[in-house]
Amino acid sequence: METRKTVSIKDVARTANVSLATVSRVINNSENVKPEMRELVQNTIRELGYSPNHAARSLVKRKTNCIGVVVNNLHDPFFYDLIKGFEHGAQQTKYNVIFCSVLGGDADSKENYVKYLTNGVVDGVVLYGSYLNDRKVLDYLKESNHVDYVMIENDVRECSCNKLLIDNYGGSKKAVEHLMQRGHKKIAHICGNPNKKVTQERMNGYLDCIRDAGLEIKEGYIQYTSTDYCSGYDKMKMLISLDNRPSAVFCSDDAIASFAVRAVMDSGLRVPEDVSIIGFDNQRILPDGYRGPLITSVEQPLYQIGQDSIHILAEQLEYPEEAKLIRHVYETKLIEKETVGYCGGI
Amino acid sequence: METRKTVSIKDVARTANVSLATVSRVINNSENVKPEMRELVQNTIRELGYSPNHAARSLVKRKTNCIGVVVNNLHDPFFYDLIKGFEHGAQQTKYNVIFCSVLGGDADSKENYVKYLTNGVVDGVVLYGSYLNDRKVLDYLKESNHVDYVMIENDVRECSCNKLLIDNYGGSKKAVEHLMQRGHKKIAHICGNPNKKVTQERMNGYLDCIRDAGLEIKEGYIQYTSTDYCSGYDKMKMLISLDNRPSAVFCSDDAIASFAVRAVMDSGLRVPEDVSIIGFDNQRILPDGYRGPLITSVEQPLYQIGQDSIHILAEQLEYPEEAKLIRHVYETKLIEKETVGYCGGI
DNA sequence: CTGAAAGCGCTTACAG
DNA sequence: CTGAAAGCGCTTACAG
Repeated sequence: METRKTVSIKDVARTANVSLATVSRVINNSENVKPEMRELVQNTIRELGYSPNHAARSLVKRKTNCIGVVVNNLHDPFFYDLIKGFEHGAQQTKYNVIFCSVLGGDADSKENYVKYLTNGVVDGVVLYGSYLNDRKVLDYLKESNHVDYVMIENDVRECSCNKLLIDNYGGSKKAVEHLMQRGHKKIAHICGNPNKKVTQERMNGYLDCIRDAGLEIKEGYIQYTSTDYCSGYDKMKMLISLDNRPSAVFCSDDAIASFAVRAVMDSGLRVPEDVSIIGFDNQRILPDGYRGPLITSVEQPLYQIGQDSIHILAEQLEYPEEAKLIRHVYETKLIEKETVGYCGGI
Repeated sequence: METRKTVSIKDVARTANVSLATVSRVINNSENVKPEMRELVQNTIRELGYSPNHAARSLVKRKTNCIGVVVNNLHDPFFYDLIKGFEHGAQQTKYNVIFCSVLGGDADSKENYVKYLTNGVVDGVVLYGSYLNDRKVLDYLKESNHVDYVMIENDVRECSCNKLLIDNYGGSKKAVEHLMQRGHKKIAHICGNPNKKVTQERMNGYLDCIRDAGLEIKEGYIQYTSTDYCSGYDKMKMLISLDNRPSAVFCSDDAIASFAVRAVMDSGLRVPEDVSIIGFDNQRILPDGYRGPLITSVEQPLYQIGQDSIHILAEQLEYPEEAKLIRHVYETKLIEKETVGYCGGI
């Protein structure tokens, strides 16, 4: 490759025969510059193809005008609405938004990205996810008071920061109540990654709802998936093979639910006639192998949350004096589709 | 919010009663530091909760150890495999990878992000996309020789940079030939966004293939979708309503194809018995409303391309002397699924 | 092995 | 309106 040589503000100043300060002023649209000066400088900037160095500028201004977003597994179609929210939020502010993705639930990698971002590359970060082993990251963030951040889905008490939360507990109650209203009494649960707080919350909603109704959770009615969504398939097969087969299954998320539906269909049973299934997320994008009915689900306003998170950060960065920590719990909404039917059985 | 105060290398040096240079040396794992010094410094770093400022460091080292990825509409499920490739590629190098998303085909926004990235925030950038109006961005990139980059899907001749290309022309020939092998003679085409090079290439493959076979492209057989995938639905309806209805349709991508299949089914016709449909991308994630058969498609190795792009950049940044510009055209592969049948008609 | 000093590319009081 | 100078937080020859 050719030799690297960047043109700096010095080159512009020398060529235009003005001081560094003057060049800086025209770059920053400062008022106090004589028109002819301004034009002269602008011309040489153009000639030389100069662009200001972002790192240098943010070093002295202590401001990067950027916001960083850190998530696990950016490729996951789950993020469709959330990313859209971030994108539109970004478009509506002057902040550049950059995304970092951490594979799996790798806490070290997450910490690495957060440290990187928070030390001179962004002014604020939004952190999505509720992996329980992200604790180290949060401890770090707690200490570093020079950066604003908002946490989505994570409600660590000791952390005083902006929190956007989702009423997973209530949402999962809505799901189970919906099943009960349709006459279901034998309701099982396939839950997600046990290392996430959401999983616990949704589980708790299920448990409490069942107990409050005086129903029984039969042997084998609670199935844990491993980290892979696909294992929802096997877990559903387990449930089907039970002597006391459930008439309805609440799945911790729609990815799991979609595999559960497949398992039912592959077993020669029908959804919802033989088994009702309800999910969580109202994820409207699924693997193309899915041929089942549309999944009844609990929706969380991810687009809104993504957009809000950027707006909140932008606002607080702009007006730090007026900034108040925000803690908001978003409500969920049951979306009836095609996978829940009335219980014909006992 | 509290007052912001970052702890800098100076604070560490003062507290530990050593020079800046020494602190710098232990941060950078330089060998020439006495063990007791090193420990002393490491302790005070821990006590003070110090992390080096990335902007300052990269300013002096002229190296950021980061790679930036710029795409349009990161939320699009199309990117599933590509993002996975980027993520795994990143994991395999020491480079941090950050993603920037440009909404729609907004060239200004893309230029903004590219300028931002290339001026002190990353060492290299990978640019995905073939929007024709990205020209300005490419012109800019051409001038700035202080950054390595790889372009995916864009083959601007004047641009001497790494190029990872896909044989869209050949792939689309494969698609149309497959249809002809199944006896189809009345083959229509629904093409994508006309502002992308891929659209042109796939169109050309279609045209040449049809002509080489001595077939005729009937009135109305070529339909342009607007920027929205959904318009594939309406365009397919158009094709169905034609007096001389085509027996097969080649769609520029699977997103369009999925809407085309829906249109056929909603018209009371069957896929592939009445109309065969073939797509491009082998996108395995679709909107949940899709109930049709699995879409026969032309696959491009997006995961591989994503991973390769990061590797190539990392390699060139590491060993600039040995760096040679890479230009690679990836082959496509026909994936037979369920939407192409034998032509029963004339 | 350690430190003083120069410098990376900018911005911003301060003086004129 | 313009410029000289200090400084943002680091690293790295250079001297010792």
